[in-house]
Amino acid sequence: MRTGELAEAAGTTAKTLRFYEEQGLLPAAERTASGYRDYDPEAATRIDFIHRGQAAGLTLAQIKQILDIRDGGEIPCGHVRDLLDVRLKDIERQISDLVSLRDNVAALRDAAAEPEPETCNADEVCRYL
Amino acid sequence: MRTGELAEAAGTTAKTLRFYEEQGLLPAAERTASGYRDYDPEAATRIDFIHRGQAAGLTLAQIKQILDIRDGGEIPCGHVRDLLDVRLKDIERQISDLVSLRDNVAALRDAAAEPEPETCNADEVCRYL
DNA sequence: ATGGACCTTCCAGTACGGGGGAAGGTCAAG
DNA sequence: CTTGACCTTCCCCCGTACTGGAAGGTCCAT
Repeated sequence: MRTGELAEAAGTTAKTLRFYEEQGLLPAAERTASGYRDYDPEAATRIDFIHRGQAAGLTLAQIKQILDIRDGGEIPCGHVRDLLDVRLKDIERQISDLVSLRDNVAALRDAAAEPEPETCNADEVCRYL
Repeated sequence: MRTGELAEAAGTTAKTLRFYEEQGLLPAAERTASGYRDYDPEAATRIDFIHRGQAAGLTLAQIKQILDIRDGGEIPCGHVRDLLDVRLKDIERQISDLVSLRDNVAALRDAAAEPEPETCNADEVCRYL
């Protein structure tokens, strides 16, 4: 199947498929005599996997690591577990950072909710921030 | 004062100050006869304001909006409140997205904690993701 | 007068995951 | 035979907030 067909089947764009190939996430497809890429329809499952990885917040580089292990004939379970572990800790750090930020921003917004502009001086630009 | 001095006083770099000027966050400084920027030491409070805005998660573009209002002679309280309001909703959305993501990733990692590689088929790359 | 620390401008690159659009080739239908 | 939809490669662009470095000018102390 051609690039556009596979893209539609896998819920992405032809442009993105060429990008994935360039990045080593997809193997170089067969070519027709005229130079068109000719994909095995099975490639769609690989793209699905990429999408699942992205949904888990993995970067394309991390997804490629898993794919490379699998392509090397090994089973990537251990590496997947490690990546998920690291990703989980990272997400938790992001959450706690955002919760602190939310509290700070909420306090600022509450202070700014009933502004007293006359108490502001131009020097500090805005005393509510 | 010169760029480097102001940068040190305000806890940033000379390079960043030039960048801020280029982006319209700092007014173009006076120049000495030889072309060096010659800042009013008061500029440091403006940089402090930029830092406070960043600490609240505002983008430089948003901070510039506030600065522009203040520079136009108006009092930016209302706009600041609106920006903080939008920012707060955005942070809350990010937090809830991340919490969902954390739950998903945690479930995946738990499933991958005791892998059964033999139940994997190469087609789906990794059944734990 | 010379060295080093500072300043200037301009161009380029970082990470991330693509998107836009040009210039040209190909395929199938009418 | 032409039209329109698709494909190819190519290179540049998006946003975000800077950072690095080259080439050259300046300031101050020795």
